[in-house]
Amino acid sequence: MTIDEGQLKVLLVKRGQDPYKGRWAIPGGFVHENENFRDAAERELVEETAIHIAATHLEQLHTYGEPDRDPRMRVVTVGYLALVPALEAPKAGTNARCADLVPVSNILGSLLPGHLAFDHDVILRDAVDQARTMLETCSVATAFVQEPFSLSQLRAVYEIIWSQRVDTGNFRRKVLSTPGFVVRTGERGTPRRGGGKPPDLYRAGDKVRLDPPIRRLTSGSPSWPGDRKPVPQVSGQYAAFGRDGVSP
Amino acid sequence: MTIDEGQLKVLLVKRGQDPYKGRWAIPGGFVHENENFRDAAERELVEETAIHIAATHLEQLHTYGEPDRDPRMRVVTVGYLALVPALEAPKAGTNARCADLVPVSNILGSLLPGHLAFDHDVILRDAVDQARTMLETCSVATAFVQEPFSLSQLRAVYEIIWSQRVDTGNFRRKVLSTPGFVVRTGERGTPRRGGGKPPDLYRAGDKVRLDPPIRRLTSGSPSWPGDRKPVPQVSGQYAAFGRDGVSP
DNA sequence: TAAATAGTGTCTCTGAGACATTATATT
DNA sequence: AATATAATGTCTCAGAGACACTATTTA
Repeated sequence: MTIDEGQLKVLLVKRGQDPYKGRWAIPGGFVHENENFRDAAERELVEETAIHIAATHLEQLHTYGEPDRDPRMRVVTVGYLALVPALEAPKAGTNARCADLVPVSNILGSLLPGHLAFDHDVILRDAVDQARTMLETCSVATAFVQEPFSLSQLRAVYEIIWSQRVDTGNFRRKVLSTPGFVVRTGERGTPRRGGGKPPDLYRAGDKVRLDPPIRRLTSGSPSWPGDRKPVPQVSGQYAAFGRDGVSP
Repeated sequence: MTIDEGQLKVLLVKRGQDPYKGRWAIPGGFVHENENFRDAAERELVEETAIHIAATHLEQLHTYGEPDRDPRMRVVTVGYLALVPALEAPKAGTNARCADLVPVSNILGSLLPGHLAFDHDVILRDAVDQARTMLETCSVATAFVQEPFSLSQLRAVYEIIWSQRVDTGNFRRKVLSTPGFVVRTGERGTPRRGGGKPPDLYRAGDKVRLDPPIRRLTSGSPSWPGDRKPVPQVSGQYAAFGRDGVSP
């Protein structure tokens, strides 16, 4: 997942073979012998996107094992979620299959299931839920922005992923009063066109537990339909090519 | 996991075969063809303990797949955590292998790893962490007590799993002010010997999110070494026999 | 200058922490 | 009566929500 053009997006691949030929799917592949899951996830991510792994938050989420989830044979998927900052010009992958960043709202927004191949709708929904919860209790939001970043950029991560407005002052107070969340660089950024005070810049601190958590409105529906302005500094079209995911 | 004799205990089986012959292990087995993970976990639980599944909270935790975790071959374990109330006299299993409830502190208390077979120390530690966190943010504590229960019993669940004192009044206020956490039956329990006011009794409500969460002292070490008095009503020796876990 | 954005301050209110107090039982 | 436990009340304080205000840039 990444934040691009003010939206939460997922990297998906378009399947080139049956089953689900032509449908979007979460990239993945088979774990090698003598390879652990995390290494496998990193390897697949590199193959698909050539993303620089060092700056990536990668985490195991959930394992999917319904017997009929792949019509060909029984396949078990261990789902991993990677949080990556929006990159300007990621290198293309080595393979011929089409991969692209797709807005999450395009897929989960419609209530009809079956947009993605296999049970990947469910997986994606779980991943988004997980990301939302993680922002509440831990300082992972920094994984979505490139360093150095302003607090407005960091706040935008919360607003986009939660689909909720977050108060400037309160957010600032919380972040800065949490030891280790961010580290001030001393630099100041350049204001956006249209004007504005140049923001203080920060780097990510340690991965820290937020206690008490940052609360979001628990209301089921987003309080804030679609009047989002684009997010500062977080922009740039993103497309990559990688090989088709072989397995669900 | 269950709470028994005022302690958090795990059901473990003693391995009858190499590798790790004679060591305690988390019960488990292979998933059948055309069986999903949850059903497999329930089946294994029944085989080991004959526990009545209906009252059981069962949840997938994490998946372990290091290539060398089983010396015989590569085996992937999808870990499930079951929270069950202490039962008075569970039926014995069908198999000859020894199974028993072991206090978690006996295993994780000592800092030396390698008490359990395979990487089960790690799995157990993850499970306990997960249980601790779940109590903070959701109303699962009710899964540990038999209905109807008093608020003191419910509070004891928190105290035992967190190894921390929890204030009577504040706990009460929080639980009762959370809609759906517990439902009052109208009955009153009998006081314990030694005297006391008969407590109001409750049943578990819906599984509800605690927002804001119940906070525990985030300090790493338990604030409260070992001066625990036994827990009210939650008692009764527990032993069961089941077949040896075939796989890690 | 107006507009836009970043940073700061302040008032209030919720809810948790830390008690004290009352109620109802056993011994 | 002494003791034990359950239930209730109360004072205080940390921290979030809401919002106003100041600072510094571009157009």
